[in-house]
This record gives sequence, structure tokens and C-alpha cells, in this order.
Amino acid sequence: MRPFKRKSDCPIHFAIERFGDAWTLLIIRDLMFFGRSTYGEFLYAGEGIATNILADRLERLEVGGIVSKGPDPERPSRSRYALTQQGIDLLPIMLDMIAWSGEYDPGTAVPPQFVERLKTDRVAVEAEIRERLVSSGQFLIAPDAP
Amino acid sequence: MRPFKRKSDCPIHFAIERFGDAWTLLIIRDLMFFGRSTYGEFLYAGEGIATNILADRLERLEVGGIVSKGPDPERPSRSRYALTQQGIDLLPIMLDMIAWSGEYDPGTAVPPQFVERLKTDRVAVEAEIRERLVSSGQFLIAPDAP
DNA sequence: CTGTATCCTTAGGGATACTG
DNA sequence: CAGTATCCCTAAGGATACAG
Repeated sequence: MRPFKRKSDCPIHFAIERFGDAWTLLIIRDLMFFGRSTYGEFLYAGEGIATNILADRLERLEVGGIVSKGPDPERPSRSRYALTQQGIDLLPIMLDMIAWSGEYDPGTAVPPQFVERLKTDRVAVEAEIRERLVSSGQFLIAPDAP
Repeated sequence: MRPFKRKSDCPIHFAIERFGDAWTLLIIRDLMFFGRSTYGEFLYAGEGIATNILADRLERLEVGGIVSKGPDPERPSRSRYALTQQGIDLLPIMLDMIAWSGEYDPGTAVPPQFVERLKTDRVAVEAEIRERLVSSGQFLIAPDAP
């Protein structure tokens, strides 16, 4: 696995090391907004991530405490990944990024209504999604509270 | 300059392309929180960016509309960089990242009081910094409003 | 299907020298 | 001081094959 580096104790730098990588952010997006949670679902998500990269990023996310991994209750041979509390706490950042791109990317895929709702009703939108993420906890294999 | 790529019209992917790079985020941090605005100030900021990388990232930021560039009024031979409106709008993302790292990085440099204030008084903190950024507009060479 | 392992190419980026 | 230009090397990551 590509190791974590600590060039400084700057919080921005820490965040970058933990999740500030293109593929990593796309995986978090898949977990957070598209309900994807298996290797295959990430693999065929559209941007075309390579298997070695996917494995590397999943491991990094797990080691970093953002994602937990465990056997699928229904099919134990298959693994399922889920956001931990720490991962769910990335929601504000993701929503900010969506809002920003919704504002400045002419070709964005974000529906105008959602961009609008994000501006006028941000708190509710966030609470709503957070609630959904928390309550889908059946896949939260390794909860943060020990 | 390393070109912008568009693999998908996903807003997360757009954000990554625009500013989701380690060095880029550190430059934005310097502009936003440390009042750094010249080549030399970025260069000696601590993490040790190389000159070619710095030049590349500054150009990308400028082309992407996040940063504007212009001669220093006091020393026209020197350039000054400043956040545009689009750049200032990255403030929420940066604050979220700081808050998240403040929460989860045991060795963070963020003072505990600031982490706390970010939690209890987020709106005010953001408004305050935004105000400061906007009013330091003497360096806003190319304002967004034409 | 869920990964590991290997190969191989390219591009990111450090070091350094050079220019206006 | 504010960059530009080159060199060179490492590592990120695409393609593919293979294994449990």
C-alpha cells in the first residue's frame, strides 16, 4: 500500500493524505451518494479505475479509519465496505464540493434544483443524507466506538 | 501546463481537476489563511514545493479562474496572486477540511479552541474570514464581475 | 466475483541551472 | 526576486494475467 506521509502537521495536508486523492474521493462519492459498497460496484462505476488502484485505495481508506470492511451477511464470500463515523463526517466537504462545482462547472451533472436546494436548505439536506447514511448501518462492520 | 481532463461530468471529479491536488490545496491555504501572495512566499512556505511545480499550479489556478494574477502596485516587477470570487468560495471546503482534521488528527497543528469555535460558531467564523478576504481586494486584479 | 501480482509506460515532480 | 528550462528518476497507475 502507498504509505501515508507527513510533511507537516497542517490540517489541510493531513486531509490530503487521508482522502485527497482523485480515486479515493470517487470511492467515497460512490459510498456516500450511490450506495455502492462492493468491489465490483466500485470497479464498474464509470471512471474506469484499475483493480490494483482500487485495492490500494480501499486499503488506505480502511487503514485511515474512513471505511470499514467486512463480509457480506448474505454472501460471506463477498466483502462489503461502509463509511465509518469518520467517513460520514466527510459529508460536509463532499456537499461543499458539489455545491461549488454546481456553481462553476457549466457542464455539471448536478441537477439545478439540487444546486438550488443546497444553497437555500443546506442544513436540512445534510441532515437528511447523514441520517440515511447512519441508519444504513447494517454494513457498518467496525463501528468507531469500541 | 498539465491540462485539465474531463473523465466524467461528476461534480466531485470536476472539483478534483480544478483544485484537488496536494500542492494546489496548499497554495490555496496560503492565500486564504496566511496572506501569502507572491511567488517567493509560496516557495518558502514550508512544505518545499519545487519552482516548476509552483509555476504549473499557479497557472492552472489562474486558468481555472480560482486565482488572479497581476503586478504588485508597489513593485511592478513583482507579481501578486489573489483569490477570485470563485476562489473565495472554496472557503467552506477548506474550513470543513480543517474541522475534520482537527477532529481526527491526533497531531494536528490546529489549536483546540479554533476547532471548538469551528463547531459551535461555524457561520460566524466563515463570515468573518470571508469578509476579510473580500475586503483585501486590493490584490483582486481581475474581479469576476466583468 | 474479489481480489493479487506483474509488467511496463508515462508523467509527476525534485534538483539544479539559467534568464529577465 | 520571479520565473523558465532541463535533467533525471521515481512512483502512480493502466493493462493483463492469475488465484481463492
